[in-house]
Amino acid sequence: MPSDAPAVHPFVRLFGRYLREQGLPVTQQREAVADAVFATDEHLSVDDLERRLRQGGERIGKATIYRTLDLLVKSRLVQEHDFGEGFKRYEHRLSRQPDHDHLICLECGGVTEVKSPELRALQERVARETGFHPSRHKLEIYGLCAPCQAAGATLAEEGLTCPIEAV
Amino acid sequence: MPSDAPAVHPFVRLFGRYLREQGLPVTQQREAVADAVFATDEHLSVDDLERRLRQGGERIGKATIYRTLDLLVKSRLVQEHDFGEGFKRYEHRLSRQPDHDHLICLECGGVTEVKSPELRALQERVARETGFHPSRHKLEIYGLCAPCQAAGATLAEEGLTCPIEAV
DNA sequence: CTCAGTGCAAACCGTTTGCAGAACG
DNA sequence: CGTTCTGCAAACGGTTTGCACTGAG
Repeated sequence: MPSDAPAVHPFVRLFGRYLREQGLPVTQQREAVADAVFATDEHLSVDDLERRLRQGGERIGKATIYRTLDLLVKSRLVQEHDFGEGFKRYEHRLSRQPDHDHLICLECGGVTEVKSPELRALQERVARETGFHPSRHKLEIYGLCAPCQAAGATLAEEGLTCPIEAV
Repeated sequence: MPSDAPAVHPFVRLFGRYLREQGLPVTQQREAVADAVFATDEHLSVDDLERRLRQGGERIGKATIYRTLDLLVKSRLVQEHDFGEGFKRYEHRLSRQPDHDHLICLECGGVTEVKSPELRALQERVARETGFHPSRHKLEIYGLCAPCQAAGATLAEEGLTCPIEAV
């Protein structure tokens, strides 16, 4: 209810520090957006964020949300995702396992996070074999989550009747 | 030079078979688009395709290219990619290692293909641990390719000066 | 001949940008 | 107070869609 309640999530202060380091103003809107992102562990779209901010009594334009997310991503406090839905999602990188990967259910769209320690060795092998210097990776496994399988969901098959490999 | 030269790439016939199976007409345009996709092992954008078709004397609208690519993807002869460039790329799945992954250079944008057999065990482990039923995956490793490293390229760092992990 | 496909141009939609007015420092 | 930000709305760019016309079967 307080209209000028300060951003409450402690991690918002980190963002404020980043902004000050960059000589950028720490505005009420930027703190509000950061607070909304840090308030959940979900993967939020810009529309999700706008809705939550509005519910919290904040009236912040989409442009400002986009501009603030850019800053959050640059600060490395937030990570951008594209799960092929036609828009981006954002998740903060604090208080959880860093550098996790994603299981994405093709039925319900739900996202589960997993650790994939095997990828370190894989990246080292690839670097050794190809000379490529890896910086970051993106692993997404698409399929059916356990609840959707239990509910009887299956994946449609529409390809050529003759397996391609037989060509 | 022949204006109605038949689509030449043998794999185009496979696409024709798919279309017939689905009761869809095999049109000159569909064959031309398929031929352009099968003619290279590169990862082509729709603009790339339109350009190549035009160079080959074909005058095919973008809408038809998009609609034909949908069919090619449905037939499983072609795979769609999104490397975060703001548009999609397409690559055929014939005559090359199936189910490969991608190394993407952040400097020159070049894409290299690699096999990652480790991922099979990883997916099985994840399935066992979470009950998730994997269908397909997408692994992209971003970094610097060997030539760009040799040319002295480095990756810009802009995040918080204090490592996040220290929080 | 009939029905689906094609081409054009307009619509779409997530995202970006320009600009007048409001805040930060 | 000067500089940067904000909000609005218009612009953008890849993709999709509506519709009259063409072409495959």
